[in-house]
Amino acid sequence: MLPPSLRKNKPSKFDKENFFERVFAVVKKIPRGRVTNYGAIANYLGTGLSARTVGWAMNSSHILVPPIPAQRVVNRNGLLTGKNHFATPSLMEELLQAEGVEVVDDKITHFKKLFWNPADEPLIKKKRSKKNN
DNA sequence: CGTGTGACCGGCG
DNA sequence: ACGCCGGCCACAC
Repeated sequence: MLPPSLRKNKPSKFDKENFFERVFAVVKKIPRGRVTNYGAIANYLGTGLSARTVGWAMNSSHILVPPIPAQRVVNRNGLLTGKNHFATPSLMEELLQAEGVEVVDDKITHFKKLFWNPADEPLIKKKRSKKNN
């Protein structure tokens, strides 16, 4: 649940669909050891080019309990652009390394191979939940 | 209500 | 490959 400070979003095409929660939901679905980028999430949510808004949503994700795997969301170059928003600048990289994601110079190696597109995931059918992931 | 800013992206020189 | 610019959406002044 979002704290009151984040629920006061003004009416918009995002608010009515709970854009924040949708972003968080997608991030939560990113498999361990895989990564995606802001644009892919934005596109998946149908917001097109509003990747920046996804990043803005992530900026508020640190208050969530339990926290979402925000370390698996990087920019289009596989660069850990959000590292400075974690508790410590090195935390994001450490979390990724712990998942087996190699990070060199704030950049994910083999980014293309590890890239996970939410659109690849078959839309939630609820029936096949047993086999998910 | 105009402006500036941002964990962005794509195109172009 | 690098850097600049415009566009996108939401928020804070």
